[in-house]
Amino acid sequence: MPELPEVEVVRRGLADFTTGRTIDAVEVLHPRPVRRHLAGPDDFVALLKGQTFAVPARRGKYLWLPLESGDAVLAHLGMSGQFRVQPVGAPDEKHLRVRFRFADDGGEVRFTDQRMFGGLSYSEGGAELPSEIAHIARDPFDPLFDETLFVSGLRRRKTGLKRALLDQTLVSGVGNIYADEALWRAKLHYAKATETMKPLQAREILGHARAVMGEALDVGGTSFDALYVNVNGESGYFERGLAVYGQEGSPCPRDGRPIRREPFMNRSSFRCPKCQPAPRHARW
DNA sequence: CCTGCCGCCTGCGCGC
DNA sequence: TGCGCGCAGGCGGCAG
Repeated sequence: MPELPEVEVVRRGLADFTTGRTIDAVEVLHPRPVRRHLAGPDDFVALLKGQTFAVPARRGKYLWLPLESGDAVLAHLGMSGQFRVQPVGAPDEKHLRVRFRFADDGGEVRFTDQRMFGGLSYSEGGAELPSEIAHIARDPFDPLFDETLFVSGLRRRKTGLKRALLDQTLVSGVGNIYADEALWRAKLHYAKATETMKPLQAREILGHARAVMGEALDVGGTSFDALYVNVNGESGYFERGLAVYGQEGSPCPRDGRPIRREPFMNRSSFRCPKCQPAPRHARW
């Protein structure tokens, strides 16, 4: 469940099921998702036994489950990670990687991940903010997000606008979908050279990114398939709100021209050829 | 310092 | 049917 709205949906779901609960046992079914815990899966398991969760937190696409001890479980969903809440005894999911059982008689929390780009780690002293993600910028929903810092940082770069939007050290939470949607709303091309961005333009694209992610969050995020669902396995409804992402050949909602898909950073970018024309100063 | 490329994984749909 | 290919909401590490 990759971008900010989808991760926030997961955070809220987890808040209902983990806050105040004490871990009885953790089971690691595949070592890869805990690879960032250098002491190994057994140590990860041992550290967590008996600990109690506080309210889950998030920055950009990272989320963490603070523990009352002051440490935290840091999580990233990668491309295909999910947290799911299940009754004890429910059949294991095919891609179940880590299971959390609790000391009460409630259900368990499961981390599943098909591709295993995501994972969990134990962050010592990370309850407030895990040091592992100190390099991640605040996201646009953070009350302490610094717009001036974003504007100056963006204009100082020598790269293309979409690359900059995807750079989690400049602004976090934006991924391929919401970058394309924000660019469309701003009528800007993904290759526009960042150093040619006017301060007002920079504020505008940020505003669009914040707005589109907010609208997506309001309807539970974007779910193209079963890989992107909330902790109860339910899909979000923002797919119908997408103007360009995944809409190759469909008419631009503004001017009716067919949306184009173009290769970009080993993935795809979607744009309207009319209202998002190639810029004079381009950086790819 | 900065920017950009590659590798990490599994599975699905497509064309041959 | 089978096989290879391209593609998928991400990021860290490293080369230049």
